[in-house]
Amino acid sequence: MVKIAEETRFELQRHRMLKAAATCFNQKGYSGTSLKDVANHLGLTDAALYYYVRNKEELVYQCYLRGAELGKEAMDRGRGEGTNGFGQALLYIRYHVEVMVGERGPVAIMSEIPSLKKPHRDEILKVSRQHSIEFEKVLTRGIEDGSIGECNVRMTGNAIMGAINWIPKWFHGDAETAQTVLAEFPQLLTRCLLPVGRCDGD
Amino acid sequence: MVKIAEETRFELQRHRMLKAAATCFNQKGYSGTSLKDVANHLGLTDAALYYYVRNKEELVYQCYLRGAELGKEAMDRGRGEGTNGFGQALLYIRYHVEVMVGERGPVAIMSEIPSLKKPHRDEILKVSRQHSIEFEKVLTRGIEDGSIGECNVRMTGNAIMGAINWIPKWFHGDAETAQTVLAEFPQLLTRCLLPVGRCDGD
DNA sequence: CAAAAATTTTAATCTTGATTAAAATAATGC
DNA sequence: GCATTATTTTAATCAAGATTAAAATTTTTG
Repeated sequence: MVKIAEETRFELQRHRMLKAAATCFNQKGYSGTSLKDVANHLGLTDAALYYYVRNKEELVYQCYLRGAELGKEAMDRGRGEGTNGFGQALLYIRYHVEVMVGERGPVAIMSEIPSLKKPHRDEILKVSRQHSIEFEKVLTRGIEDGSIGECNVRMTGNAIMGAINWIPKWFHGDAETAQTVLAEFPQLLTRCLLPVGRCDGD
Repeated sequence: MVKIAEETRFELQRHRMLKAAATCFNQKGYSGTSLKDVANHLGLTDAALYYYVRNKEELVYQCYLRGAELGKEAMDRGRGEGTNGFGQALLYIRYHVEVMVGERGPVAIMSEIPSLKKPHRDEILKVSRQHSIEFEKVLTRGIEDGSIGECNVRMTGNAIMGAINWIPKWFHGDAETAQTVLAEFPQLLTRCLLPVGRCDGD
């Protein structure tokens, strides 16, 4: 008989665990992170984690799933609030960056997808691909409504998402930098979407 | 008595090993890659790798070092050949992307830097930071000579390098895509450097 | 071709951290 | 407060893959 209150407690603790795990994975790498490291962050014993997760593989999976959900949420908000393709892209990027550097993070870099077990791997890959597709739709819409310049949406999507997904590599949690990132990144990344004439450079 | 011919043979094999390792790490993740996997790529036995490398940690280190060297080479070429800041940035990006998708690659994503032993980790971090600094210098020069628009060079550098470093996440070696990447990425990424008026978006 | 050096394999061992089961503790419902 | 359920710990065990040493093979040299 699981009561609401207990479900909440469980979920709270599980959520703390996922954030701790993401922190560890980003800071110490996957192989450098033992379950004990994650548990220590929570003031627990490694064995306690098995109450929340079947094994380490599932911990990684849940971490990644959480990251994917946060990304999707940012995408949904951006698409919902933007009034044209460019606006949707800008807002999505803003919200996603907010997640990456804000209190809701950290989000674990998905470097170990290939070593997930097939069902988990398939699910993460599916949701990642879907995310890319959604973003490409936004870009396509922007091109059609004229708010975004002609471009290869696949490559543009890859580039922008790469820049976002890489953030945990160099951002280490100080609030000041977070402000800078939030102020600069969305504008920066959407500049390459502007419908200005091309320039062949030097 | 190590003769030139043997040094070459050793170096050739070692180099093949590093490429095989980078391939495995990118495809299967770090934890999903055993020394046996890498050895299999070379038609060797796992134990044979120990002739080239003290242990797995050093294999990762050498992989990363090689990636860093290729990046530096691209930077040097770009800086040497470009005639202004924008040109240097564009050429650097072109050369680096060329490495990422071309025959000289693959380059392993550096997801396990934190689990390297301190001396190795320090060296990789040092060379990575130096790389960032060099790129920021290029951007600064471009801003000064007017070829690049005002921007936060730190963030701009982070964004562009993130997009490049993320390439192995979605590029899986087919020649056709490689062509597309080469054709699109440099132009795409340098668009956000153009000295056009800002746009506050939607 | 014979000797020496270089490279690889075979066949163990070793290590580390994941995992498990049972016991202990804490929280909750009545 | 007691019984029940939820959560955590203690104390082992386990497994997988890294590592090693010695032997075998291949390559090079003279």
